[in-house]
Amino acid sequence: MREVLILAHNAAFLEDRIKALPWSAALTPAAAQAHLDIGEVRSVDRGEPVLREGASADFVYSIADGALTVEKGRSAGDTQIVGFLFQGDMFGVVHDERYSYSVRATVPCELLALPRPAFERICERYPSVQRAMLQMASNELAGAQDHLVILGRKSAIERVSSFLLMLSERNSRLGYPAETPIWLPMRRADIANYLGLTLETFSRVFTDLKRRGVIQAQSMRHVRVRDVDGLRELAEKC
Amino acid sequence: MREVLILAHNAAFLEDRIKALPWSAALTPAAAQAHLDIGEVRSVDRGEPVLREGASADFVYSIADGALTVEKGRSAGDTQIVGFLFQGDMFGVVHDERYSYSVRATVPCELLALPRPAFERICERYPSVQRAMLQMASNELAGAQDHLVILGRKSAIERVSSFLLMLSERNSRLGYPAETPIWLPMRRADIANYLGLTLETFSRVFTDLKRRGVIQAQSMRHVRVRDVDGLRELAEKC
DNA sequence: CGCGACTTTGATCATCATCAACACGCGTGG
DNA sequence: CCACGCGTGTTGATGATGATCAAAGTCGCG
Repeated sequence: MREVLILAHNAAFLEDRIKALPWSAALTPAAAQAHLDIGEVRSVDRGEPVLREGASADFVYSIADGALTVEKGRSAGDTQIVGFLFQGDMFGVVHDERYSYSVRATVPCELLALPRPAFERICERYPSVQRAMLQMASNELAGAQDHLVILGRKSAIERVSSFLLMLSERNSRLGYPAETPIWLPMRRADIANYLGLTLETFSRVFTDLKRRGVIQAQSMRHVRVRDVDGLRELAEKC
Repeated sequence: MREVLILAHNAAFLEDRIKALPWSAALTPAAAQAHLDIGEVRSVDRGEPVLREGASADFVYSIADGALTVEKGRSAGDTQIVGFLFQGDMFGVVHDERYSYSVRATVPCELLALPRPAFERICERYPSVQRAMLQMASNELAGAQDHLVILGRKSAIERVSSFLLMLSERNSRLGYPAETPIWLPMRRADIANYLGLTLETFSRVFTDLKRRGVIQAQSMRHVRVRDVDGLRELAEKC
């Protein structure tokens, strides 16, 4: 962790990360370089908000490093976390005038902020980027709907299992070996909130999963899935 | 209702409805006419599915008349309703290859089905339509996130109140006078499902709201909101 | 080593789900 | 036109799941 933090301030490292962003692939190298010039790198401390629901949507962001929460306000202090964002994700794209949610860093983050006008010029110029954006929108929507299923129809243990499974599948999608532990950069309270539970309930279910041997805690923020099929079983019906 | 049904089969009436669809405004009259020629009008009976989750996304639909549910499957027979659609809404737009949800008619519906290739040609040709689509995507996403807040953080009475408020605000947005009763074309079970409740709990809360005088049932499927502020109060915090 | 933030565990309680019976409305057929 | 029956909605009694309140235990960092 500390190592990553130090490296994040190394320009060459950051540039690599940025060039590895998914939509960069849709551009020519020259165009990608142009964005690096236009875009502004922004460092955000843990707990700090990046953008706020209702504010004018002036920038789109790409995550070079770190993890963030997407939250939707209710009355002050009482928000629902509607998603987590990790390295390589973008946010602030699918909006009109104003942001419809807030985004906050759960660990120190390195972001690339692109002014929206510049971003839109790029969209117009590169149809492949445009298409990638629509793709993103559809993914985001599908993700939100999966989340709705979790909140609407699942029991506590199903919710926690689904969540861990989701992160585990993300790991595989990124090509990490199956033993790679899941990284949980967010606090228990945030996970519980995301799952529509209290942190106590989450904690109880979590230790229950450990007792059953389905998962194994490496440390507070790292979990290994020992029995994916068992987890899938628990996530589906129970 | 019966009156509408008969009228719906009247070609002139249907054409009017279709021309009143929101994205038609983004087109020249000639172009709008072209769609009517390309598009296929489809009648769907109550309870019948229009499209199924996972099926190839070959058409986009506009609703000329009726009301439908959007559902997301879990194990067979157990689905979460993630939204309701009414006259003027579109669906099937924000997807890649395959639909990510199923859509089913709750009352007899008249739809305009547009083959996706034709639709995409229109998008390319009319930037205003393209922009309208992005707008739609962002609205849909914002709607899903509001729904997440309901399911994640609200009590039964808050959920029901929010739901009624939503429909009431839709009425105002469409320019109907404040006394216009809300139309609830869907069954109680569907509403309850949408709200993450059982139909019994919904029913109880609903009668409670009637007893309090916040709402007044005109008939089984029509409710008048007597006290919008009271409803808003109940929806927000409790 | 000690402090504060975060997490786990425990005991009790409220909300909502479940199971079950009853009522209503609507269409059909006598 | 009324009677019957089914689909749908309401109401009631009970119980389970998860929330709340409270206290003890860890982790990580100075």
